Order: sequence, then C-alpha cells, then structure tokens
Amino acid sequence: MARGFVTAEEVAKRAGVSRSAVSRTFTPGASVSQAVRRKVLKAARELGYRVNRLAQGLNNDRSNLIGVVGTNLSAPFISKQLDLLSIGLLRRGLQCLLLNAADARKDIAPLIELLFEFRAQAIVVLSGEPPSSIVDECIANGVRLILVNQRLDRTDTNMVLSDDSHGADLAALRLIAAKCQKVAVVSSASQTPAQVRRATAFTQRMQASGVDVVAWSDGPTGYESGYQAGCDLLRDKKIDGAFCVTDLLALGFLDAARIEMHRRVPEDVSVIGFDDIPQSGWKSYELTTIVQSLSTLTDNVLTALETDEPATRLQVVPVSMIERKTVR
Amino acid sequence: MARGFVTAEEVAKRAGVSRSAVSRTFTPGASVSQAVRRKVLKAARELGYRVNRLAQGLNNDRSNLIGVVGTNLSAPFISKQLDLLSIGLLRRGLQCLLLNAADARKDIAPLIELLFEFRAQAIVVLSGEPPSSIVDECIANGVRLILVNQRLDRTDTNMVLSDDSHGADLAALRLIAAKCQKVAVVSSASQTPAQVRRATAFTQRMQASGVDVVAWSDGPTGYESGYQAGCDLLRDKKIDGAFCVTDLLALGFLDAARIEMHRRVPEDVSVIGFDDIPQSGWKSYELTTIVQSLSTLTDNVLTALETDEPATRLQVVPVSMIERKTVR
DNA sequence: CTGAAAGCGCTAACAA
DNA sequence: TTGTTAGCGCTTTCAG
Repeated sequence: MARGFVTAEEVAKRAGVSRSAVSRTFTPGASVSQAVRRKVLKAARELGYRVNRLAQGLNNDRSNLIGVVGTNLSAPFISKQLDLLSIGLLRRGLQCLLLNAADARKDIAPLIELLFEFRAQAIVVLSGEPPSSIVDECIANGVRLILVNQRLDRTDTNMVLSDDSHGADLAALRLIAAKCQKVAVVSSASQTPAQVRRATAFTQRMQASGVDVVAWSDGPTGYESGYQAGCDLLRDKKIDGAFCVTDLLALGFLDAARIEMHRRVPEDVSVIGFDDIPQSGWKSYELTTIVQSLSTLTDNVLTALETDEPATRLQVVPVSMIERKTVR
Repeated sequence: MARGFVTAEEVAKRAGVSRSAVSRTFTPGASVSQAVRRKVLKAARELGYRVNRLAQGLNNDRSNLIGVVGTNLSAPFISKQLDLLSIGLLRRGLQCLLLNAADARKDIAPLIELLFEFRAQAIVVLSGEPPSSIVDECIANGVRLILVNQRLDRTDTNMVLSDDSHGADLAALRLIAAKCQKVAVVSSASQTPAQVRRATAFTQRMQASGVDVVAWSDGPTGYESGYQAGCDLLRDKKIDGAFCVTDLLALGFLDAARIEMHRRVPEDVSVIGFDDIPQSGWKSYELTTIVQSLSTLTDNVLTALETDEPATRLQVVPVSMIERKTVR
C-alpha cells in the first residue's frame, strides 16, 4: 500500500484483458496471442509495471534466492571468491542473498536459519561449519547445501574443496629440494579445517623426510599475524624455511623477514604461501605459492547448484605450485 | 510443493489452535496468551516450522531486502566497503541482495530493475551511475536509493560521498610542501566520477601554485595500471611527485618506481594515494595517502537507509591525510 | 487462446 | 485473547 508498485491487475484493466493474460505475457513458455501480448506490454510500459518475484516465488516455490554465508569478506581470497560467485549467480538468473557472519568464531546456524525463512533455494557456505542438525534440516526441506573448502563427514551434502594436503605436500617437497634444515609452518589462531589440513599434511611430509618443523599459530588470519610470526620465528629459532597456510600470512612473514629481521629471501630463508592472492604477484613480494583455482572452484559450486542429481558429492579441485622468487 | 517447508496451517492444526494464533506467536508485538504461545512454539519446534518471510513481505509490503549493486567486488577498497555494509545490514535485521555489475562499463539499470522485481526496500549503489529514468522510478515507487561516492545533480536522492576534492587538495598541498617541481596525476581509463573529481581538484590546486602536472590514465583501476604509469612516467618525463587517485594505482606506481626504475622513494620521487586500503600500511609500502573513513561512510549509508525523512540529502564525509613514508 | 476461480503462506481487521 | 474472513500479487488448472 505504502509502496506504490503497479500490480498485474491494474495492467490487465488498462489493457482490457484478464489478470491471467498479463501473467501469461510475462511467463516465458505461455500461450498468448500476439495481439494480447502487445496490448499488455503496452499497458505495462505505460504504467511502469514490474513483476513481483516474491509473489511469483510464493506460487511455484522457487524464490530464486541463493544464500551465501561467509566471514571476513574483505580478505583478498574470499572477496575474489565472492566476486566470481556473485557474477556466476547473476549470469544464471539466480540472486545472491549475502549474509556476513561477522564473527568467525560464532555459529553460522542462525544465519542459515534466516536463509530458510527467506526460502533460499540453496545455500553456499564459504566459511564456518554448519552444525549437523542444520544440515539435516536443509536436506529435509530440499534446500541444497554447498560447503566450500569445508569437509563434513557425511555423504549427503555437496562439498567442493581444494586439495589442501596435496598443496601442502608440494610446498614441503619444494622446501626439501631447497635444502632447508629447519622449517616453520605458520597458521593462525582460527585454525579453520582447511588450515589444519594444510599444516598437518606439511608437517607429516617434512618429518617423514627428517626435517624439523616448528609450528607457529596465533592471532587472526592476516598480514599482521604473519608479520608477528616472522619476527618471533626469525629472532630465536634458526629457521631457514617457512610454509604459511595462507598468502596473507606469508606476505606478512616476508616483510618481517626482510624489513624487520634483515634476512634475505630466498637466500637466508625460503617461504611458500597458499592461495595465490593478487598481492602475491606484486613486485615487492613475488611469492612462491600454492594456487587454488578459484574459477574451477566457483564453477563447481555453480554446477552443484544447478545439477538436479541426488545431491551427493565431494569434489576436490586440484592445486598447483607457482614458482616465483621466495624459495631458494 | 516440491519444497518441503512446513506451513503455519500445519502448525496450527498440530497445536490445536487457529492459523492466526500461530501467526501472532511469531509476530513481535502481538497478543497471545502464554498457554497458546507455548503450544504453538512446541508444535512449531516439533515440525521444524520456519516463517516464510516472502509471504510475510507480500502482506505488509516490506521485503526486508536491501539491494546492493557494485562492480569489481574483489578490489580491496570496495570489498571492505561491502564487508562493513553487509555486517551493518544484518545487524539491523535487513537482508543484503547482492548484484555484481560484472562489467563496470555496462549500464546498471537492468540490475536495478531486477531489484525492483524483488521489491527491494532500498538500493545501495556502490559503483555505476543509474540513469535518471531509473532514479525517477525509485522515487515513484518508494524505493530509497542511496548513491555512494557518486554525485547526481538532483536533490531527491540520498548521496553519501567522501570529500574527494578536499582530499586531492591535501595531496597537492603536501606535494607542494615537498617541493616537487613536476608532478603527475595518475588515474585509470574508467574515469569514474570520483576519480575525475580527485584528478581535477588536484590539478587545479597544483597549477594555481605554478607547478606542472602531467596526467596519465589508462587501463583498469588496479595495481598493474599503476605499475605501467610508473614505468611510463619515470622513463621519459622528469617526474618528482605523483598523486594516484587510488591506492591500488599508487602501490603499482611505487613498485615500478623502486624496483623497475630504480628510484628512491621518497628521496627521488614522492607519491600519495587515495583510499587507505590495508595494503598501503604494509611494511613494503608504507604509503602516504588520503583516508576515507569507511566506517562513517557506511554508517551514513545505513542511517540513510533507516531514516524516514523526505529522502533528500547529500552527505559529504570528511577525509584526512595519513603520513607514512612515501613523501619527502 | 482466454477468462474465472482456486490457491501459494501469511497478516490484519473484525467480531466474538 | 481468540477465530473467522479477507486480502497481498501472482500462477495455474479448468472450462469455454
């Protein structure tokens, strides 16, 4: 009422046809004569009619809304992810209902519940782990759930994730090839599943080869923590190599090494990151890192969204190493 | 049908009350007896009932959806903006319908029209310029429109923007104080209104002080363009100062200056950016720049969203300069 | 091809 | 406080 959008009824009246004629005109596969269609279109244009998708969705149970939940949306990696995802959704005629889980620590369940209320057709979780009761509810209600870089121990959900352990392996192998004697693996206090997978895979491989690895983890997952790690590790311990589970950490580490601790990279210490964010390619860094293919990651999410199959799949997308200049 | 959400009717049946009793139980200010409320809540829990906000919105004409349109969502500045905005929206009980205008060049009108169809209560435009016919339609239909860092020549829309010209002024003054003789202003091919405002204000102030300014602009607004600018400008021209209309450009410029062109910054050339993105504070850069207060920018957007006033306002948020180490 | 009528899930005005 | 009734704007049978 307060809001002034024109309704199909008004258009119908003006065009001198029935309400359903209007509806048909705006429904892709419908049977309307050219004559009627023209009249309707004309009236609609004159009145400034806009289909009401909410009402539309109420009928056919398709809201066209895809819920996206994530944290820390301004971090380079996730923001790129969101960028690609939102473009892809739009291109497929789907709308992106974005819920920012401001606090990584907090449970994302309330957000997903909110998405239920909006009748989101599917939910893409970029960060945070949904409790299994929520996962059950998704399935019960026919809401497709897609977990990105998150592995749940169940077979009835879609998960698409990068091959973290293989990536960590590549990093370890490379550091071994560089003849590092004592290396560090740096992560953050958040200890997301992905981080843990990377760190443990790396550590295992290293120890299998008989090289010492010291673990560092503190603070949020960002540049500052990496910087702190660099200072800490390079001051006391005799580190000559580091694997940072995230590029942001690696970049901070790099700056600490070079600027604060006066080490040469890669001569004195080698460092490898994970993600390949844009900044890693910048001339001041040229970080050697493990690249997750964001585009295939996103493509997989999008197809998982569309496919009508018995929503059951675990998709691991391959990673590779890009050699730049931070490893000897 | 296909979708299996429980309806209020089913809950009512199970609780042995009327359909409206259920509705009331879930409506904040309603009159229901504790007894009924309890019964309803119990039944709802058992059945896994979730209010259908779409249907709800259909009634009271409040979709609770706020449309957000923007481009280049992975650029540091805008992604931070989106981060803050989406948090703020959620905190206020509003939902964020994100539309990524993949191509900056293209018209955002279709996106806004889509938002109309979803009956977005308000639309926040982070980038792109809405044609005036669309603005009219917003007003006609009671959809609040909020333009961020975009100035339209009308008084019936909300605009919140940073004080670009003052920022540019600060930059100019500082470069003059640094005794620069020949400076460059670097922007990109996009030439967004904000960029233009910055560049022209800077140029004017410089010329008023009798110092030469050469303008450079090409490519997208990013690190690479800045790098290119640095190479171009430092090779031929005898530049000893640069104002980059965006930090991303400035960072690229910096790398070009130091690494490719072997200049010392700030001894040989001074550079100032605009935005103060996180990377500008990183140890490898320590860029002196103009800071837009993203939080007050966002706060203003959010209040503009809520205020019931005659949607008419232009809010200019002040900027300041943060001195780091790239100006002599 | 077209209109009438029923219904999607919910809220609100009205009586009781 | 409660239930009944009438919509919100749209789609979709079902007759014609």
